[in-house]
Amino acid sequence: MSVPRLRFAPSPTGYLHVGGARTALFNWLYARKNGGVFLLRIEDTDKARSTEESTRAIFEGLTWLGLDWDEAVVYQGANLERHQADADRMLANGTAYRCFCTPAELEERRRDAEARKESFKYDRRCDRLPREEVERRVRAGEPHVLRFRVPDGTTEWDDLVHERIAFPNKDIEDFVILRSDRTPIYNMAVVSDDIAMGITLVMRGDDHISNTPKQIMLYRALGSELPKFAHLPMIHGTDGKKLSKRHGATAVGDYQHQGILPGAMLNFLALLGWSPGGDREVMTLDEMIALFSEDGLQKKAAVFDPKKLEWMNGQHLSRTPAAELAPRVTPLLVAAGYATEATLDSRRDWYYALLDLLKVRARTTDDIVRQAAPYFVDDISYDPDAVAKQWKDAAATRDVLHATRERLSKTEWNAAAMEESLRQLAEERGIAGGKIFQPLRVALTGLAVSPGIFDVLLMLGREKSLRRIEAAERRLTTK
RNA sequence: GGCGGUAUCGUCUAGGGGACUAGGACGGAGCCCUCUCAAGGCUCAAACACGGGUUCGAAUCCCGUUACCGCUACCA
Repeated sequence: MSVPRLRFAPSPTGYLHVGGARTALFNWLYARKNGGVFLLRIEDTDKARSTEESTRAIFEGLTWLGLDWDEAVVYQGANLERHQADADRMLANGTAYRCFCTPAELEERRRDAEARKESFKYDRRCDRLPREEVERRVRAGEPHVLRFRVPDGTTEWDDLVHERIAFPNKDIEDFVILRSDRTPIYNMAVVSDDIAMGITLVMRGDDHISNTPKQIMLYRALGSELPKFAHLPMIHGTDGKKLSKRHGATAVGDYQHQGILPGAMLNFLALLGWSPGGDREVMTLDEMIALFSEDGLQKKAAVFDPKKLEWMNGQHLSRTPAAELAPRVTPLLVAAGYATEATLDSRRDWYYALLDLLKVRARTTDDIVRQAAPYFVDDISYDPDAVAKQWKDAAATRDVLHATRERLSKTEWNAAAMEESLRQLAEERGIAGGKIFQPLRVALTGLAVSPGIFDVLLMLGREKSLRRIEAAERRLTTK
């Protein structure tokens, strides 16, 4: 068997959409799993809507996700001459013909049909024009398009996702393949390019199912071997409609900026329309490659659930070693003004330990940054709710904090010793440990939520910890 | 309207004739653990769209209905 060749072919008219990313992922997984080749083609033939910025966004999105392509990027717009040559070849071999009907005329006939409640289909009138008239009008420079002459019969194929899909050809009109300005129509350009690129498996969204019979006919008219087809289900928003801006973030870049890890995004996307079978859910990219099979592809559209994405991200965050996490979190800490790359580098062990503490209780890298503040800034800000709840009785709290500081200042700075010391204090005072730990947490972090209190003490260090408790005492005095 | 596609908990899904009292996960409710929050463990609520067949037996196969989605351009 020859090497499978697949492609992802987005049009650069926006950002990399999660649906597009999912299509790219499945193509990529199939290629990686089966020793195939994954290609990228930018479908920039619609000059009015295509932008360079969008093209860049697609590259950036795919790169961030880690979906690398194997050969030079193909720009559809650069292949105009071949598209025209292929269309002309069909004119020459009799599978296409010239049509002089103007858009205005067609529009009028369409409206008439609609008024009569009939479905409009091109009536092939130009295919019945006498040869001499066609030649005369061509010589006269009359604008015309090239239409494909749809043969009788049925066009069908065995889809890798669905089973057999069949279209009666009588329902397909003689569609345009080359406009009057000699630019190709979508289906023409796609088939010409897919043939030129040697694509053996076309895997795309199932909104293309009705394009497929047309494309199959073009392959045949051009005398080319058919690729296999796989039509993936759509991704919908929570209201069951096609995912769009109304549903919030739809660009993969949005999720990148929300602190989602590429591995989690990929894992989540993979499960939208594919299942490895059984209960398997959290997977690395390598595991997905190993498990990937077209048998697990789903036919039904899937709803994009941001909640599950966040959970998935939390799972990946917890499993990612600090050393791997650091490159993603460091820029965020720097941007937040908490540290410089150099200072983090000089305290690498401490930094990694902190990441290990924070990652398990975070769902996004942004969560990590939010929780990291107390370990970097000098003047922590006190969360009003935390203060209200844990420092209710100012005098008593001050007293407890003072005693705590006394103890800690005389205690060896390790978790076991500090815990023993503070538990002893609690016992002496006849209170629960929490009655000490909770106010202490607020004093140290300003927050009601943090890693275990002794981890916090350790991360902060003796000096900083004692200073913060003292500051808290002062604050409680003035109150 | 025509053509095509799809149909299991709210959501992602397992399931491919008997192992189904329909399993897992997210989300929800509760409990445990516990210095808080996560994580983890346990429990609960929650689904085979409907109607006909086929079969000893149907979530699973067939047909119809319904609903939803897509396409129906000199857009991609």
